[in-house]
Amino acid sequence: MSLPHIILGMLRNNPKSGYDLKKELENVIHYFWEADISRIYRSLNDMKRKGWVEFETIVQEDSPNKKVYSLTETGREELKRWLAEPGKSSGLHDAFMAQLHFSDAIPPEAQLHVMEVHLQSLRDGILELERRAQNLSMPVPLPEDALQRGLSRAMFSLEHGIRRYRFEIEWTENIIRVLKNALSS
Amino acid sequence: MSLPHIILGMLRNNPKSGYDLKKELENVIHYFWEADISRIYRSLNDMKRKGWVEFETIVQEDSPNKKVYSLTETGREELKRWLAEPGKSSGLHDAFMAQLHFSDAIPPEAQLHVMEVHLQSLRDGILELERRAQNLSMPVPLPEDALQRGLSRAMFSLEHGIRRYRFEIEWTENIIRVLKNALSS
DNA sequence: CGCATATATATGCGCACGCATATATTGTAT
DNA sequence: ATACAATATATGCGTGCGCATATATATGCG
Repeated sequence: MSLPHIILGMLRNNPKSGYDLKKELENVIHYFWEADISRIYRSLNDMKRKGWVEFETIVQEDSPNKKVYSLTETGREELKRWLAEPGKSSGLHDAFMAQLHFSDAIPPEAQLHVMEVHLQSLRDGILELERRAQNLSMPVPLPEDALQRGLSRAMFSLEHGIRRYRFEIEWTENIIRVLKNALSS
Repeated sequence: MSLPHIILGMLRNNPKSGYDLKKELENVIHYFWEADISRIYRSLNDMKRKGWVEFETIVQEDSPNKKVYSLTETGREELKRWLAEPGKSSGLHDAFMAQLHFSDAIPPEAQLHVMEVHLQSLRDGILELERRAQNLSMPVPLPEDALQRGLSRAMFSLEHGIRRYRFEIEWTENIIRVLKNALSS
């Protein structure tokens, strides 16, 4: 499970070029999966070799030619196999928590600075997601009958992103308060 | 930033053997940083080469000899440099969110199964952290004067782990309700 | 004696990745 | 005319990592 499976997912409904995938990765997918752009083209080649995708070269006049990839039957089966497979959480690596855990090795003021920069980046992050939710007219939190109202399951990940940010922001604000509390006493 | 920095953190207060580090990684650190055990010994060698740590071979009678590692001045400075450096979030890879995002490619029943297994693993996860918090007599949530009461900043990461699990459990329970809602209508 | 477990350290192997950079075409702005 | 941005694809390089496995000592159990 890695980028190739994410790409299978992005190709599930319609064929796309590597450049289309790049934009979707930057605009949508990166809420839950970060990846280097250059890996897309390498992954597509690997997937071609495995028989998961095939491509058609499209000649364009207004921009350079492109390869438009689509799923093969094998690719679609691999996608379904992966999606239906429970568990397999990917390795947790939370650098901010690591810094906090060992922070008794630096002065509280230095740690406070790290936390405040972190908080600001959380606030920047949530803004982007909220803007996107607004564009999609997506209510947060989602109502219980979200699916009956025609909202897609793909929106759940965005909703999760926003609520996750809210949690992290509240938690970080609280810890900053606790640290400041100790500094001023 | 990777395992070597985590190891610097673990060695910040007292010298430890690779085996000690392995146990601490399994029992404590893995709440926010997962890593393969075999990497510890390789990392220690790398760190030795960089001059971040040095070791003393301890001859034991009741068990095999061991190498006890401690920070050099260079190592301690690198630790402080890393701890005081804001930002640099490590790549987000949320496999469950990815599965959810693309789940329109499988029947809702199959996705429901994935979610229920995920929920169970969240419930198992939080139990372990709560047991540990209880052993440390650590209140969750932490009171505003936690630091004055002698609780260490290292406990913040554990508290975060528990509250994060609570958030994820509530969120997942809610999404399962939304999916079931749509299935039965 | 034979076997399992805990302590302790280490290597082979291949994969996936990120960063930097190359290359080419077409459209747009100055 | 010239520079810049967008479109489009690709490679070199090094690193970090996970999985499986090797090796050795000491203790405990039946």
